[in-house]
Amino acid sequence: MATLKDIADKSGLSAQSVSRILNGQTKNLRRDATARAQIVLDVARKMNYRPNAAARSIRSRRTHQVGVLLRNAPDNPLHYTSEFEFILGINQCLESANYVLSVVRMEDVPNNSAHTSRVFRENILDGMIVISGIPDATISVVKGLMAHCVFLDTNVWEETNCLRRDEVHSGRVAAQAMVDAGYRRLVWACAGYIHFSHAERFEGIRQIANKTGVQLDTISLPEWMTPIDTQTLRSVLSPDTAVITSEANNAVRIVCAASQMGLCLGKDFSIASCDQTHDIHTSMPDLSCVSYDRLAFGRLAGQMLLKMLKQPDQPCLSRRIQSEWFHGRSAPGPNPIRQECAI
Amino acid sequence: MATLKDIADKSGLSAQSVSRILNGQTKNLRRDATARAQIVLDVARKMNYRPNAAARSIRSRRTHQVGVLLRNAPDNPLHYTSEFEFILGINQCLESANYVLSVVRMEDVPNNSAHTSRVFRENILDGMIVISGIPDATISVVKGLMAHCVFLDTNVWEETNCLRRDEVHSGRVAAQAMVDAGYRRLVWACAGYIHFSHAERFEGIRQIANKTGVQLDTISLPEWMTPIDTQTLRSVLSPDTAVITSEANNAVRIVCAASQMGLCLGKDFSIASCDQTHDIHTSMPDLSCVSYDRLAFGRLAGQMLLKMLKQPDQPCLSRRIQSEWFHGRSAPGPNPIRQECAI
DNA sequence: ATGAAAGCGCTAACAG
DNA sequence: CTGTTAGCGCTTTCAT
Repeated sequence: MATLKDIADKSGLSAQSVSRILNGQTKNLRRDATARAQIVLDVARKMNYRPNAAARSIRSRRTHQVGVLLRNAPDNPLHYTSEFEFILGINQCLESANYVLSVVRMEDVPNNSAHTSRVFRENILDGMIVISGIPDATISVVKGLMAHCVFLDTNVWEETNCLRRDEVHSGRVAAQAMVDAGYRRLVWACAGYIHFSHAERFEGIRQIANKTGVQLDTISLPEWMTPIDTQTLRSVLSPDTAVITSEANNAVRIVCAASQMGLCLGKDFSIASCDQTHDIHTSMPDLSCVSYDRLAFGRLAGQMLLKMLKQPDQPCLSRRIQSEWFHGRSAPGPNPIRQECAI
Repeated sequence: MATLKDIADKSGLSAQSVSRILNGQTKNLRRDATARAQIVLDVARKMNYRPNAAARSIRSRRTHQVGVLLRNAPDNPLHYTSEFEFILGINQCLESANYVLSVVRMEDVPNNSAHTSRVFRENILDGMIVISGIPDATISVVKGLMAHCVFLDTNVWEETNCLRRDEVHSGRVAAQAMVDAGYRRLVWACAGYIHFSHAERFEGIRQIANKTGVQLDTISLPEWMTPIDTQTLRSVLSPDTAVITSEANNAVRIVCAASQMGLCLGKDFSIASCDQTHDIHTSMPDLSCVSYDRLAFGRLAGQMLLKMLKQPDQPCLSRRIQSEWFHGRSAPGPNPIRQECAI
């Protein structure tokens, strides 16, 4: 743990000079100065010098660290794996701007300080990106604690600082694709989530169903690892019906369950999803879905936060972004020949 | 951003006393002192005081921050989603010990400082947990840069500081379960990864195949989103064969591909996995597999690091842990009646 | 171009 | 029990 002073002693200069040299604040040096600078650089490298970030931040009044807040309660330990894609995207953006990203899990409202991350009890972060379904009560606490927040894909929607996908649009796109493929019956399959996206997606599907006059039914999927009820599933899956799931993992879940029931994808039933994750895309590259590049969204959120930190007085307008249809092979259309085969 | 001094001025005490009161270093107070302490606490709360972590760490010579290093190269942006489970487990452990966890992505060897996280260029972290398949060259650089490292599920295996699953055992367990179920032919399905676990798992399966005399074949799966070759798959899937995948997502991949080929799980083919993730478990709760609680492993890694930080002189012995068989319904046995149905 | 001094926020060590 | 002093590592004045 060499310090500036160590290097100064070794190279016969003062700490400030060493600091200046190492920070490159030396434009046009005279020849002898250049030589000395080189010595300092060598000494620093030899001593394995790295500046102390704490000392720096105490002066600059910036920690150059931001947090990402995610929900990881005991009742819900891991489900939102898609959060990881956001995190990687955020980090891609922030790391290249020399920021460090810390993960903050949220189990409870941070009133109960004992069970709360230190980032809420001390000044550690310059800002925070909130993702996933954090409860409203928690949100307001976080807002009070963090001067600069970006809300990415959360239930919070205000004029500024929020970033969301247009999920009504996602629902419309998926439903329209199914109608275009010739399906006359849609089934909305969703678990009882509290995330805004699910209601919006269903609304989009409803709009298309109303407009085109196709039938729209609903099944609700059990949460977590509860197996899907076989009877319910059998009553819904048919060659001329397109099941639309809110999330991609539920599409996989249905395909696997159906497979065990002797029903095959594209022949006995069809499926599409309003959402997609990279992981599911590797497992089921053929899934027709409204694609969702969370990596890109994460980067965008990072840029929003950086802008806020750079210009704290400028309001940063919220953005709602539309995503596109990915045409897979999981809903090839209600082919009558296929129907015969299935009987 | 109130400071100690602000509170001291407001409450008529010195910064030092305020510090002591806020840090609870006041055992048996006289009555008048207790009253004053209460005032200070009130003032602090009113002023929304939070200590400056940088100033603290500059004194204590500890940042109380650790990093988790993961591979997230452009050619491999998101695949190892299972890393997220590790991260959450690590964070569960560290957060409760008042440590902050930062995410560090690794794209290149940190010789090229321009593309490297700031955590390698400044003193920010007390230690680091390395997960996933970081290249050897990078590992040695990281070791030089970080005084305290724990290697979790990496290719690094040394006497100390490493944590791994016994993957040979995983292979044996999966293969034995398939043999016990009555299968006379096993097929090892794996993509060409460079992670140690895949070779070890195959070794375990080979051992059981040798011992029991069952046939063992191999197919290699394409990486990423390249579709699995239909012909290859059809030649391998049969009612009396158990496919064993190295990773759970490849099991799902095969089930989905097979479904589109008109082949049903448990009837036309059987499958098991040497590995499992929480996410896949929600998608396919019936998958027979060697279960892997990455959350618990992450917590364990966190504990290892905390121990190292607390007792830097004591060596922390590496640990290799065995996991157990989860009996799902994806490999019910080569039922001859089922075989007839399939023909 | 370089150095001396001061100070960021906090706490250990001492003195009162 | 409280206040003063000093110093952690660094950078920003301001002289030289």
